[in-house]
Amino acid sequence: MPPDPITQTLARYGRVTAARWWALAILREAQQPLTPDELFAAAAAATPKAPDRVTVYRALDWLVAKGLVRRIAASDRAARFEVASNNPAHAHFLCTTCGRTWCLPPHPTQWPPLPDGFVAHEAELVVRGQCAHCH
Amino acid sequence: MPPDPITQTLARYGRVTAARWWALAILREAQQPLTPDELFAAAAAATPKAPDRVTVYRALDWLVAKGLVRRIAASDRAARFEVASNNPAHAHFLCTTCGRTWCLPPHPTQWPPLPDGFVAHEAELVVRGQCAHCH
DNA sequence: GTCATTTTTGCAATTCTATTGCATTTGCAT
DNA sequence: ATGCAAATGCAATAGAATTGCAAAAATGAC
Ligand SMILES: [Mn+2]
Ligand SMILES: [Mn+2]
Ligand SMILES: [Zn+2]
Ligand SMILES: [Zn+2]
Repeated sequence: MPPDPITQTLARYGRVTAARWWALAILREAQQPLTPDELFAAAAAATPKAPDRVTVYRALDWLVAKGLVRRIAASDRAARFEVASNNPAHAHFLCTTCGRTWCLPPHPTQWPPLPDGFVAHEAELVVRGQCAHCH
Repeated sequence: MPPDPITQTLARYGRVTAARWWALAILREAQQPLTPDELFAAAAAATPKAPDRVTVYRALDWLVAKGLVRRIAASDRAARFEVASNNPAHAHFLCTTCGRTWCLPPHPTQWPPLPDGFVAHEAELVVRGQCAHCH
């Protein structure tokens, strides 16, 4: 029996563990970026032996380090995560009423000029306002 | 004796208190956005009867609500604040090595198109990388 | 200035999110 | 199957912010 696609992907970068498998599987299905807590809850709902909260954090850190997942700082207290592969960088919309985070369609973002000697690595654009549901 | 400019500004929006006065005075002098903790430390260094930490948080919330100060979500855990009056919105640079936050020169940023029914209120652009000092 | 009313403050306790230390378990190359 | 590095669970800890409430301070009316 051949390994499933998630296992295949993980194996290309290192050890395949249950926590990493569930994190990537859940993020792949997610319609919007998830907080570690939301991801933990989804895992707990999906399997009786879901990983510990701490393990979810560590799995996410690992997935980010491998470039499989991206971290969104957005704004409120908790970080959010989404799959990075086959998913070009894009801006996000944070509804200040319901708190939900939405992905915006990829759009060429023009970075401002940097002072001499500064080197940019990545940029993040967050738009705040009200979503269609809350407006 | 006429009130100083900071007192004048505060009085236009509500009560003038020591915490608000120090918060605005310190932010006006700051060369970069400050965290509540940095602001608290600066106040403690400036006066023997500096406000409590909690009061600093509340003063900042009030200043933001009045539009005198703006909150920057940047990325690391702590929020940062800078004066908003006579200071057009602009992007920020977060050095991933030293953790410092720098203001970038104002630059026209085009927002990505929003889905139907979404209403934008503000946008925040954070560039991450290495500053001239750390590069 | 004094008083009355409303707002703000300080302090302690609490919440929320994330990180660390360490003994135990697991993945996987051999 | 075995060995060992890597990952996990659990409890403790850290960091940032918020909340409740009695005491103190700011303003406006007299
Ligand atoms: Mn997204
Ligand atoms: Mn700035
Ligand atoms: Zn909403
Ligand atoms: Zn730096």
